[in-house]
Amino acid sequence: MPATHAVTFRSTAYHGQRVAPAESLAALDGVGVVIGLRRDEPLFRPGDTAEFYFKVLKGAVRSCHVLADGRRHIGDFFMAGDFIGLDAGESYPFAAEAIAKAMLIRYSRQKVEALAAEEPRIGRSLVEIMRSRLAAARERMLLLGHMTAMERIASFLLDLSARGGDGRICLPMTRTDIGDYLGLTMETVSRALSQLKSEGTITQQGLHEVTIANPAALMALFKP
Amino acid sequence: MPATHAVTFRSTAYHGQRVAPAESLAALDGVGVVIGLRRDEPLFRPGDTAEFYFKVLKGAVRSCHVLADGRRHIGDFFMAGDFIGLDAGESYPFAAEAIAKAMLIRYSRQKVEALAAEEPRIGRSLVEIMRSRLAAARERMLLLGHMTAMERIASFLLDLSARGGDGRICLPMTRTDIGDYLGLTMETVSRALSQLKSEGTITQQGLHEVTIANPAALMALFKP
DNA sequence: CGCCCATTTGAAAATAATCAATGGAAGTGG
DNA sequence: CCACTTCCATTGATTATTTTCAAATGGGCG
Repeated sequence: MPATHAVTFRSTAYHGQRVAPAESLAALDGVGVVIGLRRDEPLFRPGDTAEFYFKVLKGAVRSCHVLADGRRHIGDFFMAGDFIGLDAGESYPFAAEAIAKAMLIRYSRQKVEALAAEEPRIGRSLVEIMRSRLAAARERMLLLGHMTAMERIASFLLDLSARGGDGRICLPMTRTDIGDYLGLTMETVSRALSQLKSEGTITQQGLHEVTIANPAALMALFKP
Repeated sequence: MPATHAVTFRSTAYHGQRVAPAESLAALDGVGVVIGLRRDEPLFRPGDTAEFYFKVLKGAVRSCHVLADGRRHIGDFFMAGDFIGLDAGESYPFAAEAIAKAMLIRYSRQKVEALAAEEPRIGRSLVEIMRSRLAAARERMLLLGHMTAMERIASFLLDLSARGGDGRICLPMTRTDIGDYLGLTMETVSRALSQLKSEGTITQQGLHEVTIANPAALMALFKP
C-alpha cells in the first residue's frame, strides 16, 4: 500500500491549539488495514474489546452514548486525520458510527503498545495526544456548563472551520447530531443557524455546507 | 522524611471506576517537598510554567477558569490523594486554589519525566492516569450537556461519596463552587439540596457535611 | 419523478437564571 | 471571650432561555 495514509497526521484536538504532529507515530504506517463504512454503520459498540485503534481517512465518524431514557450524547466527531480509540481501556466505553460514507485505517492496538514499550518516543506521543484531548475536553466542559446556545454554535462553527482549513465548512452530520454534541435540541440548533444566516454572519450552500461570512462576528460571540 | 506520603496513592478518577493504583509511581516518593496553603491561596495561576506536579495530602483544591465576562468554571475538585498538573503542557491552563487549609507534596516535573523516559512503567502509569481522567471528562461532558439540575447534584453527591469512603460526605467548597463545577447557579444548587433534604434522601450535619440517607433514591436520579 | 426524512418555523410549557430579601455561620478585632 | 461584621446559604417571586409539541416546507435519495 502506498503512502496514502502516511501523509497527513493531524492531532485530534478539537478546540484549542493543535499539538505538533506526532512524527514518531509515523512508525505505525504500514501496519494498518483499510476499511470502509456505509452511513450509520457501526465501527464498534460500547463494551467491545478495544482491539484496534483507527484513523479516519475520508468521511466522518461520531462517538455516542445512549442513556437509559433515550437521551443521546455525542462525545466527538472524528474527521479525516483524527484518531479513534487511543484513549480506550480494555473495552470501548462508547459506540462509534459513520456519519457519512467513510474510510478508515485499522491498527492493531497490541502492535502499537508493543512499539510504545520499546520505543519511548511513541509512548510520549501517546501522552501528548492524550494531553491535547484532555485540554479539548476541559474546554468542552466549560462550553457545556457555562455557554449559551448561540455561544455553543459559534464555538462549534469556529472549531470546524479551524479543522477544515479554508472558509467552507462541511457539516456531514444532522442537526440532531449537532444538538446531541452541544447539549441542545435540534430545534435550538436550527434556530441559532437561522439567526446567524439572517444576520449575515454565515451563508449556506446546501444543508451540509456553510461559509463564515463574518468571522469577527462569530468570534465576538465566543469569548473564552 | 518518613513514608507519610507513600501510603495512599489513589487514582484521580472522578466519576467512573477507579483504576488500579499506579504502584510504579511509588518511585516518586522521596523526591517531593511538602507545602501548605491557606484558604483561597493560589497554588498556581493560569499561564505559570508547569514546573511541578502536586499531590494533595490534606484539605481540598479547586482548578478554575474565569471567562472575560466574569463567569467562572471549576474544572475539578482535588481531594486528599489526588494529583494535580499531570496533564499540563508547557504551562498550566488554569488556576488552582485551596478551598480550605491544605497540604500538598510538590514534585519536580523534570525529575518525573526523566524517570518516565528511562522507566517505561512510569510512562505507562501516566498514560493510565490520563486515560482515567479522560473517561471522567467524558462522563462529565455527558452530565453537563444532558442532565437536569437534580441529576447533576445526585451525581455529584454519589461521586463524592464514592471517593470519600463512608457515608459521611464532606463538602468543603461553597454552594457557588459547586454551581460553577456543575454548570448551575448557587441558588439552584441550594434548592436541589433542600429538596433532597425534605424528601429524606440526605441529611445535613452542618453546612459542610451531609450523609446519604437513601442511596437508592439518589441512584435512581442518576442514570447513565 | 416522487416519496421520505430532515429541517425550518411557530406557539406553549418547563426548567433554571436572575433579582431580592432574610437568616445564619464563620471569622475579626477589640 | 464576646460582639461585630462580613460572607454564605436559604427561600421567594419574577424573568428568560431553552425545551417540548406541532405543523409545514424542502432537499436528497432511491
